[in-house]
Amino acid sequence: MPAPQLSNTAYVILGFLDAGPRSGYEIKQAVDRSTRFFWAASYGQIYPELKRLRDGGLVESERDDAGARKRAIHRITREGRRALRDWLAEPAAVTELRDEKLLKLFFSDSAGSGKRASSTGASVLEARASEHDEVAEQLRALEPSVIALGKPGKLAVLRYGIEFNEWGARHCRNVAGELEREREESA
Amino acid sequence: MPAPQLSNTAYVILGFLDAGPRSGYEIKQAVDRSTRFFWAASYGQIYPELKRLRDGGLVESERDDAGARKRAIHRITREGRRALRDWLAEPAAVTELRDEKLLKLFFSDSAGSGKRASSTGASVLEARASEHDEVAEQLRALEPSVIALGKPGKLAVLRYGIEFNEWGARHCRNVAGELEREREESA
DNA sequence: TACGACATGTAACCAGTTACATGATTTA
DNA sequence: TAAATCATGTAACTGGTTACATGTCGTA
Repeated sequence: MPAPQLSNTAYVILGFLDAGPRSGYEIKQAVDRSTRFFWAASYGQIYPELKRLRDGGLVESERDDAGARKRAIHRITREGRRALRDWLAEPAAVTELRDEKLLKLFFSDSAGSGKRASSTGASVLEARASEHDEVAEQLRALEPSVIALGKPGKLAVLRYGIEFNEWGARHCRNVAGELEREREESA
Repeated sequence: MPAPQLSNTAYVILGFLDAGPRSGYEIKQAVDRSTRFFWAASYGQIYPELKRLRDGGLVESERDDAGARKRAIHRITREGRRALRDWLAEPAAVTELRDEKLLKLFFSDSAGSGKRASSTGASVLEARASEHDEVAEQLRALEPSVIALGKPGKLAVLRYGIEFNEWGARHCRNVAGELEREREESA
């Protein structure tokens, strides 16, 4: 039978389970430490998704009440592994962005007078720069452990994130500066 | 009364209407020529959203059956303008990404043997590089008309898009090259 | 003993896409 | 005359978040 088409979040779960059996809670922790920078997932997605994967035979679950706490641990099956590999081999969909800060910057021209507009634009750019800084810092903190892992894909994603955010912070501050100068000149 | 909280797409509509009255169809065209690179919108969103804005008094609509085709044109009200300005003054939400290609790159380590994994990773990076190239090209094509507009916010967004995509294409090809070399060395 | 972390799940809601449905007008 | 473009809308669905509900265990 053809695999029922899965959401990307289902593949995130399969991806983490491919590295070893885990509880739903642990999957969520793994997401929060890694993919959340480019693919977040909430419990409200993970648990129902785990159930669907189980129903589809891509994951097996067993109770683990031996430890201090009772929980279920989930294990990827051969079909699950096949589904993961097939998904990896398929080309990814076109990347769609939804960036509220760019939206505000785009419409900042409507914020009022020329001076008001350019200061609105500059403050959006400054907010974006700070955000880029913060994310870059969080990602840099992860670098040593990811290097230690020795997983080239994971390191490549991390580097993309770090360098993108460093570029973004620089770029936004440059453009914000230009906008400020324009405002001063027109004053 | 406090404005009922609006979706970002509602503000996109208000933003375009702030530049002059338009039909729903024309709003969709405007989106497709500009914001779609960072905020897309479908008819299935635009028309119901226009109705909500009308119900909330932020937009007024009138029939325009004078032209060749019958249509409704929508006009932003004073309250609509106020809502737009208030939204612009508020800080934007934290930017959330959902990037399927980064997800595949992240899990490419699970694609099979070391060689299979790094070639999967490299092909995802090549796909991402091509995508960056294409978007950069589309954005560069818009540059002259946006410069002519003389709207600094719109130009700032465009430059962000162009330079980000140029950076992205370069970066992805560099990293893909490194991955390929690693694979050759380990062969 | 209370707080934080572990642990699992559901229900209501929200934003958005896709497919469907309809029909007029312009252009090749 | 057929196809593209103009034009408006709805319904079904999807993927996701948030809030709720419940309970345990370790520790300060």
